[in-house]
Amino acid sequence: MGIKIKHARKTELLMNDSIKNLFKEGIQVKVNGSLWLQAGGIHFFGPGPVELLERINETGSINAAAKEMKMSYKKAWELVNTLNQQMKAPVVIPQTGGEKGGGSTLTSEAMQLIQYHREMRQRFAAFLENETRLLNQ
Amino acid sequence: MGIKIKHARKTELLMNDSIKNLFKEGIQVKVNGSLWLQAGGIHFFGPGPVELLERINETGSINAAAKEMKMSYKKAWELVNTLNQQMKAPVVIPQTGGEKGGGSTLTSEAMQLIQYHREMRQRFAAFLENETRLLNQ
DNA sequence: TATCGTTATATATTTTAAAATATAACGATA
DNA sequence: TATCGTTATATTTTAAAATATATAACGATA
Repeated sequence: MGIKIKHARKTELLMNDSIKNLFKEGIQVKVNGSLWLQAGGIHFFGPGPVELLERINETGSINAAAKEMKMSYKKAWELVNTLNQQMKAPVVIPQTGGEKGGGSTLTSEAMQLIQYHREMRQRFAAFLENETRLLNQ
Repeated sequence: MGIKIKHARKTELLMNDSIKNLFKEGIQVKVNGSLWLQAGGIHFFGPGPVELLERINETGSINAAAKEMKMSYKKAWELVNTLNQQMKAPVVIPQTGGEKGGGSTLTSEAMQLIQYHREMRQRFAAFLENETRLLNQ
């Protein structure tokens, strides 16, 4: 068969104008993104779990933390459970029954994780701001 | 009512051991993430659309590009359409009918976008590698 | 020992997203 | 003018994810 190359002809990059000019005027374009830790291909510590841990620490309860985030208890518990299994030692210590029916507290390891994630998030925020600046310059 | 503070007692960060030691031994933890451009809260240029554009440029067809990515034509067309509407000028020029039934070609603006995204991805990859290094040090 | 709200778990339901299917219009070419 | 594969679009079907509901176990406290 004959070779038709009309549509195979590729467009190539020639000039290098400002990227900003490609977008419609008036709309503000920014670079955004998401970060997470993964082990063996599995995400296990993104923005959701971090916030959940922070709220568990504040409320003393998985249930209360989930409600604050409008997350189902089931999902919250699964996040906690997955996280506990990935770490050398549990980061959330649950107590079923007892005063107020029970509750959950964080270990110091959880606090270290949270703190580390905060610092990482700050560096990422700086990266994103720089990229947005580059985009709009 | 009386104030019960047992569960409200918050765990606080005391020492600052290596984060690496928090994870089970043997599992390799790395920092990963995703980047995209957004305008007015709408993601409109992430990894998916970029790859789609690259493949449209190579195949000359939205349909063929979608098949290569195992993406439905509908989704591919919607990505292209959204992208075209966000830009000052269309980045994909479709032709319905004609030789081989039609096809699509990229504008030079599309090529600039692709090139920009490649460079941004490289910077992001470096950022992620550095974060992974910090995590494991 | 009865009460309480929480943890832990299973199951059912709803919602959402994705994929599959169908069909018309299109225009260069033979 | 008939053919072709693509674009463009609507509709249906399927799959996945999220949510809702239900229930038992738990243990400090009154």
